[in-house]
Amino acid sequence: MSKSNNVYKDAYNRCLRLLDETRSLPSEPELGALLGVSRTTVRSILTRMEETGLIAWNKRAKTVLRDPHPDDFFPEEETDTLAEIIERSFMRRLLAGGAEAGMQINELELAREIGVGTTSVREFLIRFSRFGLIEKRRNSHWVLKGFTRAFALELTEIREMFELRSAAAFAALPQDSAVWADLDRLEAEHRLLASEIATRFNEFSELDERFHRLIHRASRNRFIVDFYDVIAMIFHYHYQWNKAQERERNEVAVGEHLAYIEALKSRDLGKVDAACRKHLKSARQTLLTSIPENRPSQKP
Amino acid sequence: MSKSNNVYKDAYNRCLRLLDETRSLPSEPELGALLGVSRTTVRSILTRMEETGLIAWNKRAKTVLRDPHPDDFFPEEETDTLAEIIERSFMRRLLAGGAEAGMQINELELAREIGVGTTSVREFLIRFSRFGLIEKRRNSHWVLKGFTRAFALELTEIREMFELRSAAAFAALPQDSAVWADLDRLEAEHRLLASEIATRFNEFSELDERFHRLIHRASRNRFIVDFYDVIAMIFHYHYQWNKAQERERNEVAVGEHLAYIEALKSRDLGKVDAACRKHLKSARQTLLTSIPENRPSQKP
DNA sequence: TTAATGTCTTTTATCGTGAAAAAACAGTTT
DNA sequence: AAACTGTTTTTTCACGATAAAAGACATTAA
Repeated sequence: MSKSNNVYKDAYNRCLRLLDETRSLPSEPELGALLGVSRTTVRSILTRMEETGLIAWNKRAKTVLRDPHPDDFFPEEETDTLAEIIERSFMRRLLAGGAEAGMQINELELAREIGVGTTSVREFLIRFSRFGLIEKRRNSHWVLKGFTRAFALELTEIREMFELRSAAAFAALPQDSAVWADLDRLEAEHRLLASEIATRFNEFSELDERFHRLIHRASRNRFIVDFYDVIAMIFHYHYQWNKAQERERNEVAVGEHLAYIEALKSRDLGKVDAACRKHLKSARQTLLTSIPENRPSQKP
Repeated sequence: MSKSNNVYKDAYNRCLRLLDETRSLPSEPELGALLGVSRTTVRSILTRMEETGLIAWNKRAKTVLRDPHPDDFFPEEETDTLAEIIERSFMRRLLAGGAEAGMQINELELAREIGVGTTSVREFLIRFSRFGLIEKRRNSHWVLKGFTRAFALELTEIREMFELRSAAAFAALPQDSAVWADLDRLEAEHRLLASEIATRFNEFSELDERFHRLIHRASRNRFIVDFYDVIAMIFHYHYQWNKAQERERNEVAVGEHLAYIEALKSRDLGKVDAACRKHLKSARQTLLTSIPENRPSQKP
């Protein structure tokens, strides 16, 4: 088995959902654009839909014959990218097992354990290395630097530097910029979430990311924008393992976001700075308290 | 041919240079540490040195029999890493040919042109992507973002943010820190270079990098330290293609460095800030003037 | 008994290969 | 002619295989 057809399967599933809404499908190029795949994949999808009696397909005519049944869908786990699979496995090991700083990472072992080729693992590790958690020894193994207090502090130091600058840039954006509408929309979502926080508190992390990415984009600096990938990755996994007081924490954060949004809308740089600082401080605090005390530690 | 033995060849050449200085070689582990390779490679080296009559080797005794001859050395080009070869080829194309922003990069074509496997090219591109000059389209080609004015501005914006902070951290380091000795040594090298600038101006770029890396290291932040790789890479190639007024530019820069060093040694934060700003401003200017005017440009 | 050498095993680096997916080309339909 | 469908070519992605290099183990010398 050399390459999984997850692109096809995922697009197929998404296409099934389209069937509910319409009586006939659009042209092949249009469908491709809609699903974000090539025509080749679109045609594979249509072929199967015809075979399973979901549609009648003759050239331009693609008529929906019946509603999709639950078992028309490919299983969720078959739609994941190899990269996603590797990342999940790797992070699980990193967070669960005794991932001591200084530990060495073995490509071959990792590949065998996950059941994939070494090339994919290598490529993953190279991509992952930009997060600053691992480091390569030339012609030899990778070294785990560990998710330590030091890491969290270094990460948040940069985050604060970048976000303060981005927030200031944001507030200075002209009134007719499209971001203000985006901000209004995000504000509404925040208010809604705040009012239903008791039941929907776990939806905060996704909103959080969208909000901060919007702000960072105002910097118009690719390095700042890209750096948010590091933060997002860390917080993504952080949310998964640190469930203590999740509701309370998120409730506070939503409040801080709303104050932050208010400050941005006031376009008063002093207020923006203060609101941003306040929120970042509590975000850092949350992250830090979730990290166990300093392990034996490693040499610099 | 699946893997070149450049590690062996490079270590062999370096080992030849050791023969000049001594009458007998140290133990295998010691040699390995000295050359930065494993014992396996050390033994290959020793084996060949015995075969070519350079040494007599019997267990612990490794006596030098004759001085190495120029053609005992492996050719320079055989000692390069594949990654270096690919990077050079890639950068040559990028700087020489019409590398318009938006252009797409073809892994297969690149691999064929350089004469290497696709895997190596892929890995190179993934590593290279952190420089912000290329971007991947999922399941498809890479896109060249171009070495534009915008890129240079974004890069220098971060550089200035990071270096100002690092410089302040540097100045705040305790008197007994080892960095002050490093700084003194660099100062001496600068003074020497300044006095012989007419003939040695092209040695500045290497000194420049060592100086700025020393400062960045004071931040004790891996993201700041790592970011210097981006700057170093850009300046490395920049020095190669922009030879206009090289002597003058470098002379000015050496002067700025000396003022900067003076400021650091004074430990007066105001002076440090001023000297750092001044130097970074002229560095940015140099970089910017070397970039041709805005090409047609791309959408954000 | 410590530190080296000799030998064997494991891992990394790189290629060629083949299926999945994209992209290009050619022919049709409206 | 513009936009679509049918077909072919090219490229990306991922694997297994193999030489180079590292590392582990066993043995021997000091």
